[in-house]
Amino acid sequence: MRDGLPRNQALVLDMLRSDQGRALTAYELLARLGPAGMRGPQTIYRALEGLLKCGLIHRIESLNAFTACAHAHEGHGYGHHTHRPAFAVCRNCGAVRELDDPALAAVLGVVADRSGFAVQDRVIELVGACGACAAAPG
Amino acid sequence: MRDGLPRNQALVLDMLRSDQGRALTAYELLARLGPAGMRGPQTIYRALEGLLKCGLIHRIESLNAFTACAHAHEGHGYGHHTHRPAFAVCRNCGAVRELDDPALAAVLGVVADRSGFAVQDRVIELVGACGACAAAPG
DNA sequence: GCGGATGACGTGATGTTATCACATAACTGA
DNA sequence: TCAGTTATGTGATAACATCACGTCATCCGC
Repeated sequence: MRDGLPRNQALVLDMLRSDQGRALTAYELLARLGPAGMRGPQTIYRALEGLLKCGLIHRIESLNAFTACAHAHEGHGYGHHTHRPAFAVCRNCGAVRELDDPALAAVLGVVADRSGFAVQDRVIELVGACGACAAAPG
Repeated sequence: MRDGLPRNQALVLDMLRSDQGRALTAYELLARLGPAGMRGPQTIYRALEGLLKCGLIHRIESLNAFTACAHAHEGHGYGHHTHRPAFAVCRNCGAVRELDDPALAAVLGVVADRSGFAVQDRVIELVGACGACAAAPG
């Protein structure tokens, strides 16, 4: 069990890492990991839940898809400090990039405080065209 | 046709406004507006699409639900300046509040520029407990 | 007024995303 | 060994969203 993770979590994590910089839906994962023995959505969703909980992957709400955390290194495993970065998502090519900006984090903290909400989770996604796709003809 | 909107858009908008400060899913709208003659999901989704396009409602990605824009006043109608504010979403009671913060908007602009992405849409949601729910026992 | 273009709507089928419910197996520690 | 917990298998179902095709009304140029 790689990284000390349960088998299914390891399978899903490896698949997502092999698509670094992209996001896969649960059913795309299911299709790709069917041959490895994952037979139903439940199996995938359970693995995803575990990986989300320990911060090894992130959910992209605007795509209903999942991407490997760009900062989770080998050996962090359980107990890894979970961050919730912002993402830039390209509508054209599907590229997903983490945006870690201290100023953004700071402002979000202030906004959250002022809002009177006890913030438990953040969804910060910038959706558009990545540099390459914006420059491309068409 | 209230506000010069097509009938179905007007029905959906009125329903969402009657739940100001909350969000409703497409199927909740369908259930409530069935008696008014809206029979299928398509009918609802078409109305939602039109309302989103002219900025009279917003989609809350983390809920797969929709909420009336807090700033769209009577008479704005088509051509209304569409903003995409941030939202605070209470997991407990379902409250949805728009957060319009100039500093946040400014930082997002900078982050977007630096990212090299041509940003077409933003999803900014703070999910947690509203003041009342955070204070409540249990 | 005819005819085409457009926009709104009705409706059944289908596609996609996510969860429930219940059974079985595997690991862990007294 | 046995109980408690965690992980998994699997079929059914729920929730969210779109496709495809047809109809009807309005508008506009001729």
